[in-house]
Amino acid sequence: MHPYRTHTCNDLRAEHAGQTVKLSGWIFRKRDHGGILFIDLRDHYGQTQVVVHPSRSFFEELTHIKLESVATFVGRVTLRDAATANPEIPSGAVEMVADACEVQSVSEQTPLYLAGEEDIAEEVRLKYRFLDLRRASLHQNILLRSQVIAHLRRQMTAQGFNEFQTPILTCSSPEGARDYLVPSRVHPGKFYALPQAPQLFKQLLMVAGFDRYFQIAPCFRDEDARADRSPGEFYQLDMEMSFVTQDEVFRVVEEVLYSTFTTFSKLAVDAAPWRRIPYREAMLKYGSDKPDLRIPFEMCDVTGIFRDSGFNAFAGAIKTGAVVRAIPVKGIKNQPRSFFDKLVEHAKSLGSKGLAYLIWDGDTIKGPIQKFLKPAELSALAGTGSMQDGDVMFFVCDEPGKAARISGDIRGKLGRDLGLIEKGVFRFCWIVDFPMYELDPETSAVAFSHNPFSMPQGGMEALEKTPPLDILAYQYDVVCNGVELSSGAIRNHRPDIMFKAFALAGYPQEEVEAKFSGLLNAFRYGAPPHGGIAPGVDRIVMLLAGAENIREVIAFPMNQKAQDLMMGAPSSVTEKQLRELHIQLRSQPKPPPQA
RNA sequence: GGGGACGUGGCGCAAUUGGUUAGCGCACCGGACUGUCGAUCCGGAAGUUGCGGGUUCGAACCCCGUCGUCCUCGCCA
Repeated sequence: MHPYRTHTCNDLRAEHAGQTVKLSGWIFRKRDHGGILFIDLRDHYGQTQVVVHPSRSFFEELTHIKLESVATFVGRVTLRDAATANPEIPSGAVEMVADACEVQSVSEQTPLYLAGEEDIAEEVRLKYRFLDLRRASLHQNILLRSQVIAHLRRQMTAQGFNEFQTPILTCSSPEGARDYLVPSRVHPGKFYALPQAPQLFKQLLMVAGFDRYFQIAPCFRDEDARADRSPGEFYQLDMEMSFVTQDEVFRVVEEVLYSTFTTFSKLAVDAAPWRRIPYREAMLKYGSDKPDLRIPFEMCDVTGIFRDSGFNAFAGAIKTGAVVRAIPVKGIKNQPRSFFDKLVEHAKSLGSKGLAYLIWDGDTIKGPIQKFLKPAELSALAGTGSMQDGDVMFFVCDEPGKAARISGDIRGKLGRDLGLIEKGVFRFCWIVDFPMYELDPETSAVAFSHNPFSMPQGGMEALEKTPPLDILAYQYDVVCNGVELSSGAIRNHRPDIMFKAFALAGYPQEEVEAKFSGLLNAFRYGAPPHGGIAPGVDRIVMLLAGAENIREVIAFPMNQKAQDLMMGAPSSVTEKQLRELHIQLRSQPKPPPQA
């Protein structure tokens, strides 16, 4: 007989009755009746009830053993009668009556109780992650992640992609987020950087002629955390293709993501092709470049209606460049006054001067700003938002960027607070036609708005003839339920167009040459037109798991301050290590807090 | 760096808003119990209310500072 087990804790069924088997696992729960002891033995696969009679030599030891100890049992599989069977668990038709027991490993009292369902402070969960990972929900999430990644690999391979590895120690990139740096021992004063993404390497693989690249790629960015953004590292399904148009990239991603979401979720998934929303339309209708299409109302611009109105707070602001965005919501006229007051306060906390609204009530229109508006203006608003009895229209007036941000936030809050978010669906869309340039709000100079290496739509001709702020890029995002799943672009593979694009943003050719010599060099020896995208694996799994927080789908995440509470990273290093790396600290680290 | 919420035995929460010895559930320890499956019943131990200072006859509660966690803005080409 195997030293540890003949079956897992989820194998035994009625047909095994009468067999002598061996099981190993964790002691999940105990029910001690004095004259009989029930143990729920748990492993990765499930759980099985083990019955221990007091005549057994190990009975006394087991009545006192701590939960989460690991033990091996030998015993006979016994059919449970109708009264004692447990239909709640798959192995509930049978139980094992123990004849022998070997304790493999005793547990101390665990700092979190694994058999309960109470919330546990995240600090404790992270410090004892190996225990938290035993709990069913997190255990299943990590398993789901494993299966999703295996599925992504199969999908990509089936579509003719090859998987590559790219360096983890590379060089610091001048654009983008802050880098994680690694000091060089051999080269005093020089540093490697962990890649923010394998962007340059995958483009170089295209130049090398590999045609279709993918990688489940670790990406490292030294940025502050969010609920959907783990600090330190995250994973992307990174892909790149040669000789493709934007539409071909879309088809690949639609096929892979549709297959993944329908395979691993029971929710409805938008069929391809997904809606394409130009960036400017998204900012107007949703106030965001990652709109949640489950919310059943969209914003509209009503600047023209307020421009010459008697509502001076808006009319005056419009003269200095402000716009007015309206948020029409159906059937909420009976919300209490406090609802509207709280929403006004919320708008102010976002930096808005206020939040105006009108309520359509029967034949009349009510609300704080009604008295400032002429009947023609009111009816124009009613027409714009198709307003009917019971509907309410909110108004945000500010400079365009701020108006979009504030109205977009309020749209989301209304959707959540009123329970209007469509349930049980994954709503996908593409955000396309990102502007190549925008005005730097501080210097008013033309600057890249997103990725400087994207191909401008219209190529060199557009750069030469179109006003910079009107030039669009072949750049695109995939958005699902308000979560940005990935960002990609058709790349600029032509040095001449690249120099021109950078020149418009104020970079002289010598500087571009100095900063991006590796890529430019490669493009001088015959570069194929190419493009790609990189869906975020963590966010995909988070959506599929229905998790509110990305740490729920990462086995060993760091906390918000980028610390690993279990391993104690980051940590101090010895003076000897620092000396070898030619590093002298500028200031002494603070002593650890007493708390 | 800014804003918000929170911090009470191992874990999750409470304490009539400044008033007796800081309670409850789970876990833990001891006992009882031969069919439970979140077993039940009886008993017990376990707290410098994150830390430091202040106000007060009296502070978990109010004030100041500080540390920590999460959410968020900035940031994320």
